[in-house]
Amino acid sequence: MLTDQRHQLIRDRLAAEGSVLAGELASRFGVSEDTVRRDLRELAKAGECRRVYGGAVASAPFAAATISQRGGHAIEEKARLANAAVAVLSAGQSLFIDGGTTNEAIARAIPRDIELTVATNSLGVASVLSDHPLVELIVLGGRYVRDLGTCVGADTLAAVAQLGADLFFLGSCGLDATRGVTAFDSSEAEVKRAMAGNSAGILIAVTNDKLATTAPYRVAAAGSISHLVVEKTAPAAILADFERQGAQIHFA
Amino acid sequence: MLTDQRHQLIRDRLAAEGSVLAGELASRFGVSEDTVRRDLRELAKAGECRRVYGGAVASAPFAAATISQRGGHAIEEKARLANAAVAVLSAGQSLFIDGGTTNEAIARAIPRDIELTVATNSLGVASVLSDHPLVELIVLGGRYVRDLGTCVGADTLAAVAQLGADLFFLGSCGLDATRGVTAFDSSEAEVKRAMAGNSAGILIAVTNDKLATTAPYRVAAAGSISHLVVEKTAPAAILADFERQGAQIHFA
DNA sequence: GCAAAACATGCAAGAACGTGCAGAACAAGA
DNA sequence: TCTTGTTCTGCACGTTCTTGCATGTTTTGC
Repeated sequence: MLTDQRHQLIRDRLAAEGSVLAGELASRFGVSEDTVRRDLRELAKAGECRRVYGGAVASAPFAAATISQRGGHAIEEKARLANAAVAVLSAGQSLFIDGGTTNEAIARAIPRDIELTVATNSLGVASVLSDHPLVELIVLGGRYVRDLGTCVGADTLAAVAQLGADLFFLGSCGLDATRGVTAFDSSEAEVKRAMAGNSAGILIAVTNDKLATTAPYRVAAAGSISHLVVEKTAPAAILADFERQGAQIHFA
Repeated sequence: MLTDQRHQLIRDRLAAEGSVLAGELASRFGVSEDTVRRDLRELAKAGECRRVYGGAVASAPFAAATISQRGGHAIEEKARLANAAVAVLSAGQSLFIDGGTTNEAIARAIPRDIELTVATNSLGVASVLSDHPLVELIVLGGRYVRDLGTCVGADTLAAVAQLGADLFFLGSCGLDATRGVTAFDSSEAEVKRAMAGNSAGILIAVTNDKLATTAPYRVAAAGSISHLVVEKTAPAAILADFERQGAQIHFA
């Protein structure tokens, strides 16, 4: 049996059942467990599964499933948020848009007949806007981080530094009325800070589960948020805190 | 038995079973394993299968089938070119890849188990490589040009200037043995020139209709091409001109 | 805390591989 | 018919890859 065939069979089994056992595969293929372990190690290195004690579990499909479930459930809500968010746009504005699924939804919600200048470090947002005929698109390059779907690093910061925007669509992070906007990744936070610093206003669109959460890295003070787009069911008390600090609240 | 007959039988077997074993084919055809290995090597070079230890597995047809639904008729030929082009890659190399549908096909043909560093100004190439787990992806940002599908301009040039690559996959342009590589757009040519200047080698993959054509803006001399990937039916006279100037010819 | 299972690593044998070379088969031309 | 050149093929050689085993380490279950 070819090594490649073993790999493919393992892939199939992972896709079908979500997990495999090293010992079982060894007896099924008629090879030693060491060989199976080597196979699993290679597949794991290629990102096609995650190695666990005793075997391996599917990574990409499983992750995709959870994302699509999460996205699938909230996707309608995110589309509503996105429509409310793009309502604040006016023709001729320039925007920063960074990463996150909410921002991709916003990019999709941007009408095709509005003239805008958009700078983004998100491949997803760039792809969506790449065929909007009236959008002048500026891609903020740099080191691409798979988990974030965005570019970060010195090159990205340098590109941001040369630009200014009327509005910054700040995506997917922690949001708290006292700690302000926070992010989970240091490099990501750097870029967001740079964008925030070069923008006249900041817009954040969040689902309820993001309200009143925090992450390690500070991005911007709560007082610098100019537009906050939330679900209709968002807790009024929390919104009042943001409103008191100058944010304009928009209900989706 | 004729060589061509063997090739056809191997093709049939690949199509029917998805994989073949070198030893088994040798005894079936009554030839030495060396001869079978030679056959498989040629078929792999032509993109009709993928060589693995112990034999070969079918490669292109399935992927090409889904792609060709979306694209035109040249898609299949481009996939063959792409498979031949990625054959020159070795692990650990760093690449520049610019725009064009051929380069997107090449990006798709890059195997998922090879470690590479890739810098590209093409949104399409970046999207394809964004989920290759072992590819370190650097996005070369700048002003996005819809017609080209790439970023160009001062920002892009500055980003290219900070990088170097072992190989530059130069896409979609005019190609002539005396005028060298030429492009249709001034800004595009600038970026290509910068990439060419910072690369140790240049690879160009072209369909026959691009051979012996020219465009207004010069990109690189014919002598700077290190690898030229062409269709099997490419005119030998033209290829000889390039070969005389140092290019290594690869047939898809 | 202990034993068993699972694991990673190094190693050696064997299989598969690529390359260079020489002979055989074949076609083209004198 | 003979010569010449080309292509195909098999063999020899050194190299690379895979695999199973031995060894020592880590994890798990009790």
